[in-house]
Amino acid sequence: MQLAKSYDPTAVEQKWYRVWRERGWFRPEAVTQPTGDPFVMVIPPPNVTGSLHMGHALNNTLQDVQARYQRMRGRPVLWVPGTDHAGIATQVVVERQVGGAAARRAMGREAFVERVWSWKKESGSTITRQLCRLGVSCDWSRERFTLDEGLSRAVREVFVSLYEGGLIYRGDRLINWCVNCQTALSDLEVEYREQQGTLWHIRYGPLSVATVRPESKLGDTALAVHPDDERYRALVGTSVTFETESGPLTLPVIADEAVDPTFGTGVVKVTPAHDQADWEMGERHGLEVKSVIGTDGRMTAAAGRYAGLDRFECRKQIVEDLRERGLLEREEPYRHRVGVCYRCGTVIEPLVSRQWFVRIAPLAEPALAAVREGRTRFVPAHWANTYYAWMENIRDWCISRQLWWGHRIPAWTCTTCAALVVSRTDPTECPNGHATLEQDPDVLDTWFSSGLWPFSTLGWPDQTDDLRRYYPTTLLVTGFDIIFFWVARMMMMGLRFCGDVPFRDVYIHGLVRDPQGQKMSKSKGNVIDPLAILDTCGADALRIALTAFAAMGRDVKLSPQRIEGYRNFANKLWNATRFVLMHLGGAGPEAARVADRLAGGEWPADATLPDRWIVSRLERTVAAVGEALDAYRFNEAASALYQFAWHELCDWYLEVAKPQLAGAGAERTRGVLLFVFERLLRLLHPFMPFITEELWQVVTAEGWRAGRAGRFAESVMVAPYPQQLAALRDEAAEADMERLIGVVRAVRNLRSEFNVPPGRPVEVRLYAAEAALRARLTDVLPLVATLARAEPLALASEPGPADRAAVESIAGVELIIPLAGLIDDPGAEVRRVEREVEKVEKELGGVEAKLANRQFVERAPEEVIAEVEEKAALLRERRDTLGRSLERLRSLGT
RNA sequence: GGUCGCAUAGCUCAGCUGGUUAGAGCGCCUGCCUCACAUGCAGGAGGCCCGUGGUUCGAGUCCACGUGCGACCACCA
Repeated sequence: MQLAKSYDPTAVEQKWYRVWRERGWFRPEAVTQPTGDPFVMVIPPPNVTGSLHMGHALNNTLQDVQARYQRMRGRPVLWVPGTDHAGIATQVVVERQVGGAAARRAMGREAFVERVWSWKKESGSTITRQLCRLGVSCDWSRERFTLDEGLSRAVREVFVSLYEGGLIYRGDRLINWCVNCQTALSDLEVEYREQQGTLWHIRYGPLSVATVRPESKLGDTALAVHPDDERYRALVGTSVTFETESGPLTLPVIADEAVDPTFGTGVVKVTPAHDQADWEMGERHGLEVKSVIGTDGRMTAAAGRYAGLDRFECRKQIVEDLRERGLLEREEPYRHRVGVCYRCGTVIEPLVSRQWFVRIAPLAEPALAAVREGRTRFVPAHWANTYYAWMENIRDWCISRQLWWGHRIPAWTCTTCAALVVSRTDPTECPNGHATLEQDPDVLDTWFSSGLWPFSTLGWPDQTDDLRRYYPTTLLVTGFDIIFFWVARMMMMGLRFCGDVPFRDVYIHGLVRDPQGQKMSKSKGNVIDPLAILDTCGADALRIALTAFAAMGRDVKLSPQRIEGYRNFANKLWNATRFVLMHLGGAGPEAARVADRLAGGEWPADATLPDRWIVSRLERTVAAVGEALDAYRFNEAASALYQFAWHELCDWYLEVAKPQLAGAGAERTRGVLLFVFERLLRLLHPFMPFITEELWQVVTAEGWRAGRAGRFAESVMVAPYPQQLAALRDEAAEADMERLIGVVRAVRNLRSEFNVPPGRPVEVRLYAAEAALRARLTDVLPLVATLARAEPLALASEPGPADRAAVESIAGVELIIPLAGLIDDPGAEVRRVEREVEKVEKELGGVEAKLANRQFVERAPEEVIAEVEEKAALLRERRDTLGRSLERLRSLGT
């Protein structure tokens, strides 16, 4: 079988994704003999009309790594995919298509919603198709959409149930209003931006008040001071009358803890209708609520002669009027934070409006307890603190939105008798028998339905098999930016309606940023489009790049260059496998037998040192990867694999294999290669599913040409994940190979330093004092010749008198290269070695001081002392060797 | 104002429970088209591990304080 010279992802990716999906392997039912509990995740549903960005790519890659890993370990894996209707985001997009808000209103509700649905049908599969390109192994047969019939039923059940339980209420309260989007927003949907403003000091009769929003003074219904503020104590409880821009006004003076006596004058004007803090003060003191700004952002009739003015126009006008009347005492530039709409950036107007709210405290309490008791675990753990802090101070959740796209609120008002009906099914008449019901025009906050996602997708409120089998889910993978929006709400809803937490583990990953750590944004122009990367580098490269950078608790800083490194890795794997396949041509059944024996934990009798080394290193990697994945240390797993595959397998073993394949051990070497590659491809599969599948198919087919059937699964994705074969660990082989590598490196190093032409062999002599070591290494000496293009004569017990010019000493092996013919500039070399001697002596000084330390010798564990002693010995040996080299070099120079 | 995170090579970062010579990728320099791979191979330069103090036989790793970044939360008008 011939492979192309370099890896071309496109064809491979399409082919295998289709096969996996058609065989039904993404479904948990595909595992017929489970070896563990089900492993369940729900996807954080992307916006249905969205397009894949790097955040999605990271999030879904990490989930898929776990899904594929757990599946290969024999667990039934259910990963539920789906999309979110994303109320406001989607409505805005479609509204733009039809020509703006006015055009939308002209269309009417029904026609517009119809239009959104057709847009959803048209483009709703874009994001899921893009996810497929990443290779995600979701169970598409269970795909859900938050506006599906089933999920809508869940939403309605939850709403009505909470209403009946007194946890949902309707009320006139101060909410965050976006003048542009024309809807109420929850506290979470308000972002705060630092802004340069002005602080105006305005005269209120005997008092002076500072404000950044003079227009709101039209809605003032009190003045407030701190109860302990001596300056104003006499005024508390009285009323003050004073001149304003629009004539005389009388306001009560109240005392409230919320006032900071050290800020400004210590007097606050209280505008309950347009400020959160003032609203709360108003509640405490029973103040009048006077709304002066309307939902259109213009001043209401209550604003008197300012009525009809835009809020910011009004601000200017009032300031001018105050100045004219001498009521403006002072104005100073002032930096402060302004609340803006998270969607459109328009300054939020707090105003009083009739909205629906969820009473949150009774829901938050069990959700807090569940995390405190460890029933749900945050990874990394410190995110639990963020969660606590928010949940402990959470305010009631405003859930109604003045939009058309979303779950309609299941509440009806009778136009005849004003009765309110909240119902699971659409009612036809009110309790008083009037058939004049009108449904509340508002829809629910998008996050209301997302909060039900872990169980609504499993069929709730019906007690389905899926719900019984797969709830609570095992793992949720998401970004910290939606801990409040989403994770917290799922916790509350899951506990309330299913009696258990929605997930056991929550893995919180970082944000994808550019190389400078900036958030990726279109306006900054630093966005890396995952789709472009998929085209140029392939899904596997993107996946393992993201995985390798996903260190726990860190943001992922990504650049195209860094992904290229992993594209190269994919190509490296491709070519390494190509090399193996080229040598399988002449393989007989013996190679497969060797591989099978190794798979059973048995060494072939004639295994060489490098054979034992690479297998032992592989098993070490198997253990490391498994441990890392179990602990969600994705980057460690990816790095271990990268390091092993490239810098051990390709750099060293494949080079060693070349001579072995040409000699008597060819069949055994083929067997080792088969074993190692087949196993490595399985190990890598969760990270790089496509290329591993393609290569694994070829390797198993070629390697086990006879009798592959039954020996392997149909596909690497349903093959078992490697478990460490402890019998194949060989510490001694690892240590000896280290020596060999050290010797080869030393020779190469010297060749390079002395500019020895590549074609010219170097004469090398090796000495090892220890007899056993000599015996072990003698067999592999020819390798030194091949790998370093050296001519080793033998491995002697000690250098002869003429050879006292050793230049390297590696763990008991001394390396001598006669320098006479190699050195052009002995002076420079002398200086280099002198520097080296200096370094070694400095280090030796430190180690010897340590050994002279009584406390260390008495208290440190024996192994540690032994290690240090061994190190001292090595350093001494090296110092002596270098000394001899120096002597010799100096004699050359003269 | 509160809480949390981060500070290690030119850049971006690993370094888990303290214990051999602090690692990787990219970038840079040198030499190689060596029969799997130039998306490659070999070699090299480059680090008071932010500062101060403490715990310890031993600190990049633990503790305290400081400095500098970053994030989140909060009703300072």
